Amino acid sequence: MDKQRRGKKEEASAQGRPTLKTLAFMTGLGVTTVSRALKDAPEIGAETRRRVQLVAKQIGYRPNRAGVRLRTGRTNVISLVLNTDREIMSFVSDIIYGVSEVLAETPYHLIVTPYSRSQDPMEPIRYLVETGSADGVIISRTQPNDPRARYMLEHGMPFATHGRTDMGLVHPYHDFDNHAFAIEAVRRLANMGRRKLALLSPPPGLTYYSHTLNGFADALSEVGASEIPFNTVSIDHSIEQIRSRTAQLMRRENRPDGFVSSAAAATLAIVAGIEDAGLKLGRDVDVVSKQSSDLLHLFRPELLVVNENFRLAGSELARSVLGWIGGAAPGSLQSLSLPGEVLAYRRSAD
Amino acid sequence: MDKQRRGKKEEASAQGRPTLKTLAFMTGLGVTTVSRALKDAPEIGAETRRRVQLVAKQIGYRPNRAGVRLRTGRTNVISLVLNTDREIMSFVSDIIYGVSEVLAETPYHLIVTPYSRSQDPMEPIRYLVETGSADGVIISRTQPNDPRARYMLEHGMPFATHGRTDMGLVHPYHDFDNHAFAIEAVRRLANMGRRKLALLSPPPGLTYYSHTLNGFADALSEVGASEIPFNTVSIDHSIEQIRSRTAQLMRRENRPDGFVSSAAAATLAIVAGIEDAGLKLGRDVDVVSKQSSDLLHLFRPELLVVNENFRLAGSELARSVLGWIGGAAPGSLQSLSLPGEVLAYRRSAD
DNA sequence: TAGATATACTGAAACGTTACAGATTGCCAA
DNA sequence: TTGGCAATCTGTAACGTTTCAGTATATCTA
Repeated sequence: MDKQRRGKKEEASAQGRPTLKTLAFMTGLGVTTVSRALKDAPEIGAETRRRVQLVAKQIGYRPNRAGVRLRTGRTNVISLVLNTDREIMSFVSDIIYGVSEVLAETPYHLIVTPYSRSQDPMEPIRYLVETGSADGVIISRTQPNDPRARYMLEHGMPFATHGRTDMGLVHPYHDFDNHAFAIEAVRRLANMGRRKLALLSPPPGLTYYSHTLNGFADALSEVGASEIPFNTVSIDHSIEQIRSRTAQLMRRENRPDGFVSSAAAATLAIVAGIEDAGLKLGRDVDVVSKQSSDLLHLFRPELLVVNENFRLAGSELARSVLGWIGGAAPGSLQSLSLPGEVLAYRRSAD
Repeated sequence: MDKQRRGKKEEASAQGRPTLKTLAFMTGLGVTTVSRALKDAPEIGAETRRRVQLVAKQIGYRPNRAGVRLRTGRTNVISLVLNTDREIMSFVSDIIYGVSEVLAETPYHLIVTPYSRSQDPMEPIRYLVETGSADGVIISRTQPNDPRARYMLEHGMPFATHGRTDMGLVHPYHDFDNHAFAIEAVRRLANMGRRKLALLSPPPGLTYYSHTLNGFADALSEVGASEIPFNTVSIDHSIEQIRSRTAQLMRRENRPDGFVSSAAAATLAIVAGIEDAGLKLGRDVDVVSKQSSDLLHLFRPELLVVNENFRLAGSELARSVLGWIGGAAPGSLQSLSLPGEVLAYRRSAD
């Protein structure tokens, strides 16, 4: 089933897709020259360079990814590693969009590498590193001592984490300032006269758990409020669990008059639980919640919200990995975004 | 910068990653034999086959994707083509998860190919086909006369559509039965005594727009209810627009006492609009809404919901493309999922 | 003038895989 | 004994790219 019967060497005619050989034939040059001309190598004459590039553009030449990859080992792929069961939904799509936006202007493709509850989180990472399936990796659900980050660092795989680590190792990251978020949230509640505050935290184990807790604690003492412990659930628990635990808490003698919630979906459950206990949002209790899409105010206008921009996170993460791949110092590719305004800041030097 | 100085032919020692050559060296066979043995070719002796496969497993041999792709043209990639601005969020992540789940057990990777408002929807499709970047494609926002489907059909690129077309061409698809959804919704409203119904429809132009409209109309005459036109907005409009249009509608003399909403986020806006007009959900008006994650009942317990399972859609779509790639008849890879239960049915023959 | 040096270009080899077209061996029929 | 044939196995080439080690020509230096 040979497409065309054709002479071995001297033809590069009307096949499917133009290759370097096609270009070489058309320009009368060698493939090497064409290859170098296309990447603006200095040892190619200026006119030749322009000529080759013109022809290439005209016939719509696009380098064959498999060829490049086989020869150079570069895949032109960024892999986004996602937990299939745990990750919140809006989160995922926004990150993907953010990453896509940045990659769209580059030769990079985005591939999504999933892993599920049943698997070791290291497994997809090992796969990517061992098979060299990507030039760069983005991970989330970052832990203070993250084996994935350590592994990739050891094996020279460029990556960026969504969230910081705390292992004394330097690598690119993007993080939302959850310490600042918790402070802001507590202050707002204090301003409304709330004094007994509960926190629905991120899952323990992830780095931003302690960021959030620290911010919460710092602000409590700043404003002179006290904490009503609410640490039997986290935002990783099911809606039903959060709802019933909240109701249970609100029926107690010493109940909170303010909540700080680290996720929008969980906030729905908190409010439901509050109302289950016969209390009223805005009168008996106030709730400050993080949200990533602007919908909570429709749910209950009394809700106080702080916005976290995941699309921005995706873009920043993509830029970070690309930067590292491009040779920038990993320490210069760290960014933090502040609650409230979407503004990203702090690109420290290193 | 040569990694190791080593003799040309006769060594395949401790480099990075095992290749066929490594296996050939270890087994004492030729690369051809090894290659064929690994894919259970009949002309390889049974024992040799077992031996090769054992060694391959032992040293963790994984075929080099670039090599395979360059040689065969097979990419082992399925591309999910997504609109970056329009697609609803939960939608996207669920579909991705559904697709991932199926691909995880295959050698296929999922790559996300985005396109945005500013671009021609055909552009990513043309890119994929021209560069042969994928073995199969999944598209959504399907139109009755869909140029993307037509193009891929003409160019022999296997694909599956989320939603049906209506061009007299046969191809794999998965669809939610929106006709049945609309009927079910109207019946429920009718059962509650609602007689003047408004529909917040999908965007005109997409195939399921008319499915929904037809179901709505059919059910109206079945139950003897009448329609209050509400076609100045669709679920693609902004939350604010839907909200204000709803409020406006509800302040009119001849206002609806029931709504059918094709999307959960839009339902939030409808309810807000209803309440803006000083009316009460469950008393003055009822709303039936599609939802893909089980959150609406927290928003307002009075809401009536119909579940659409996007994760299932993703899985079905993935299975369909893989089936087509595997040589199955495209007409046998069509499925429809019914509202209410997540059950998928109808795999017609062709 | 001879030699050196810079400029512009080139062929061959290699990345890992598979397809094609043999090669080698043993066995059986004539 | 010979030829044929089936059963196994093998080398070579090719996919498209980049890198290495050149070659050929023109230009400069002494």
